[in-house]
Amino acid sequence: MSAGIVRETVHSTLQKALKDAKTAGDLELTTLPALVLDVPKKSAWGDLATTVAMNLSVSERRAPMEIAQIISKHLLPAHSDVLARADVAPPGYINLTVKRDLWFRVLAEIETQGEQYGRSTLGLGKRVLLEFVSANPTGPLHMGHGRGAAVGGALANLLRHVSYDVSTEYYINDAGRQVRLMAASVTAVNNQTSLPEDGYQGAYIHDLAKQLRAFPQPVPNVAHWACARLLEGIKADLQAFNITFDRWFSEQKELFDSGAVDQALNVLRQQGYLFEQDGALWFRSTAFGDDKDRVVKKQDGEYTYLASDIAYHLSKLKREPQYDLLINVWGADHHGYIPRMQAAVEAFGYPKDRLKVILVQIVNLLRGGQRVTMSKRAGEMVTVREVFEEVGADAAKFIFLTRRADSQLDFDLELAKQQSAENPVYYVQYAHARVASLFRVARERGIDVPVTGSVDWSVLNSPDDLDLIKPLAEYPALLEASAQALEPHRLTYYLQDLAGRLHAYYYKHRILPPVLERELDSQDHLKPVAQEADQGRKGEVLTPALTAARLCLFRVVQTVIRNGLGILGVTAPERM
RNA sequence: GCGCCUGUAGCUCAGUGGAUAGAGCAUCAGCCUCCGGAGCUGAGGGCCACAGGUUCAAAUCCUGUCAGGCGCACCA
Repeated sequence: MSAGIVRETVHSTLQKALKDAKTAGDLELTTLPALVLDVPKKSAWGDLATTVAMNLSVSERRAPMEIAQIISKHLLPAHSDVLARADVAPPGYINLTVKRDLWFRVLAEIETQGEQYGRSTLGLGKRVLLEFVSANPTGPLHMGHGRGAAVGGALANLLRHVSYDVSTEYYINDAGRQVRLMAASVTAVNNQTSLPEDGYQGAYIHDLAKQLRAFPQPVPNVAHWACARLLEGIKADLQAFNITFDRWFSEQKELFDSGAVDQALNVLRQQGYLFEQDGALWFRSTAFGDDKDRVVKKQDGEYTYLASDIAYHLSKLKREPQYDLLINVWGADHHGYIPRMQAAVEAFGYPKDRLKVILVQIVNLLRGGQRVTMSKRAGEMVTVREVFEEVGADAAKFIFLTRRADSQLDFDLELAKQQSAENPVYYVQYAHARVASLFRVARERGIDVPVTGSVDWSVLNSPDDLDLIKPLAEYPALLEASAQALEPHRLTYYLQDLAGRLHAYYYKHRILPPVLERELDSQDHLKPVAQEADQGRKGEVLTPALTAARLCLFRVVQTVIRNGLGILGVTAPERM
């Protein structure tokens, strides 16, 4: 695990203090509690705080404040190289202030680890199968699919970043009624007959009809052919979105043609969870807490969607080596399916939490605050492709990730295109580009961006410096927490905050010495003005050492922004 | 009717049982001789839907009520 160097150091320091307190007989500590470190809400309360004294109060049968005093007594003297202060605050907090040098070690660590910074061993040895998008090949991807793609893609990156072994998969519903309906709709257009009931409409159906008419060879199976065309489009869209899948799983080929559906149902039958009634075949999902039993094979002999989904999940469960966790990203309107799918997982003998479902809520498309109306019935859907073309994949992804997945999202096309601070993606990308720009200017003037080893950090002695450094130290812990909660949106919030801190610092402090006279020195570099004349804002004197340290600080901030954007699947531009 | 989700600043939303609940937008008031103003600073704004309960401690957990969304097919 890596929760970052500061947290780990403080954690082990705290652990040792508790042990010392026990050895000294000051505390009983029959059980060692989990040591949780929180970042206090106010910086005046220190850098990290623990509530362990309050948690111990019952088992120690003492007042929390008293316990906090004891712990802090053992905390300070022996470990003065880590902590500057350990304050006790009512009703029993221990507020820890970290020595400045420890913060500076974070900067060196980021530089050393580069794009590896933030990795941890949290998920080491654990295999995860992440299924997402899985849109039916009956039409182009719409906004909801786009959001699912953004969430799934970011989640895959995030989990991999903390060492989970992640496989991504797209389930292609290329069998069954919907596909037949779509094909029938295409045929109806070509035959100029009326659409089937619940048939598909929209421009793409007419496009397909036209393509079909122009197809050089006769097409024996329109459904198969149309699915393939639509799947090509879906794949192209996802490629434009830079979302990749390790496996495309075909319902038709891998479940029906292979006989896997029958096999899966046979397993259920052997376990006694299958029964016949009213001429249909049922899965006894109520045995596992579902509201009602579910039909898997209809009176007409056709399998339901659930039957293939059961078979699909059995296939996922049985893969070798086994997955420790199956994650499905579903549209929120499918939430009613969770109990029956988990019932199937249990029926197959696995714990039901082997399957976790992330529900993605709908996206309301706006333009300049006005709702863009869509009618699914008439086939008037705004496709993800249209949105990418209008606002770009970066903006789309970032905005999709600005809310919790299960919270509805307003997506404003005008805002997404806007290149201002109101658009969160530009705000964050701009922070990255701004550092890149600063380095370009530095290079022009012959000022090197130094490596951390050669920097005198002690010049970074203002609270503003720590405001920028502290979130960098929190980054690994943030990734772990986001991964554990399966919530990539936390990272977007983090990045907005970090970018904001960079912008504020940049505005407040000068990094490079200003050039007052546009003179060139002997090496054709712009000549910096004399130091004495160089008064920055707030009367700050900018020394070369300060320039060096701040450049270095900015570079590691840039690294973290780039890493974070990378996990979200968003590019980190050098200029904008 | 039953189930799931959601009620947090004017709006959109963060907030893994811990301190005086935060951000962006909007509103108002400020900030460009100099590294990208695509930016920054400040102010106002809250019975965390409501009522009980658990706990040393609740926006967070439990129960109920109210409001909104979604689902309740031998559709997917």
